[in-house]
Amino acid sequence: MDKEQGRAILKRLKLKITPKRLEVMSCLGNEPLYLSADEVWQRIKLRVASIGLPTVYRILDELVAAGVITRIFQADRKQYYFLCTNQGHHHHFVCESCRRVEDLEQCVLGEGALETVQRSGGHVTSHILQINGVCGACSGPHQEASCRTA
Amino acid sequence: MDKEQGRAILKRLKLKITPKRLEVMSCLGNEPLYLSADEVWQRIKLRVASIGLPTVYRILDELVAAGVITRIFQADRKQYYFLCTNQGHHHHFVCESCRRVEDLEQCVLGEGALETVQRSGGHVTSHILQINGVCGACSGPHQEASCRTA
DNA sequence: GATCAAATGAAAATAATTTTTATTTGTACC
DNA sequence: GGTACAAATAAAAATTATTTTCATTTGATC
Repeated sequence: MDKEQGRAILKRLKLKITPKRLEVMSCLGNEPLYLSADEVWQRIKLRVASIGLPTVYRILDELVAAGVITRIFQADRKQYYFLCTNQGHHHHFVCESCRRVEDLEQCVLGEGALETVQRSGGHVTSHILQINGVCGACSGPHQEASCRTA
Repeated sequence: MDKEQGRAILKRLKLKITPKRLEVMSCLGNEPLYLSADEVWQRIKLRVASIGLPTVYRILDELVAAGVITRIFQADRKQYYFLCTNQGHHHHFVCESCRRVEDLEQCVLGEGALETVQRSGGHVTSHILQINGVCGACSGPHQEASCRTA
């Protein structure tokens, strides 16, 4: 993700094109791992003169609301974020070892679930689907170099 | 869920059978809605002489780790909990309006996702799947009585 | 370039959650 | 039923993530 792509996204969302927003998008967009708000902040601080953590939170919230970035769910009760350029509806595989996020080609949500809900008169508005595991690189014989202990 | 069922669960988990643990299980087990740790605490305080919020958190953590209760994911960055007696692998439909949680009969996770991961040498350890929407009661013509504004 | 709403910084506040340590309580064993 | 000991809990304080507030700055539009 380069600045031009970031600009285009902000323009589409009718958000002002500011250096901070471009940096947050660039940071997440060039990172194959999911990051916390604090981690995004730490990385951006090195490149942008001055940016506050609340601004990072605000930008992340906007981008999540707009569907540009995705929340990653972890048991540690912190929020994590990931940006992927794949714009179609899809879900993610998340490596427990190295934090890498990979796209799953298709939405694996079957018909059964939706039918059950609809039969009882309700309707579905969204769903959360995240596959956790250990990626190929971390499972392999030489995993020492690429892994971190969570 | 009655006390006997709670006792059996704790015995199976090799946890001591204490009044607080039984109350937490009874509270969540007789509640068709998901609750926050604080909400569980508020309800239990009325029935148990003295219980601290940290104890509620500890018990909830134990029960989540043991797979007895499930976390419900919400955008408000708080943790919610739900206990269902259905012990098989399954997932939930969560009503955005009334907080009701309903079991989905089958796991709707298809083969596609797992194959993708396995092809690249990784393996899957767990998955998160939650369907959000509005339940039949809250969608119906007389929804006023049963709904709450989130 | 001027205008104005939107965006941001900085500091403080909030709220959820966790840690610590002393005390209490179940359980296993007698 | 009584005892010993590990496990569980209370209470208070600490920690940490996140949000709010308000004054200031900045980007978009004209």
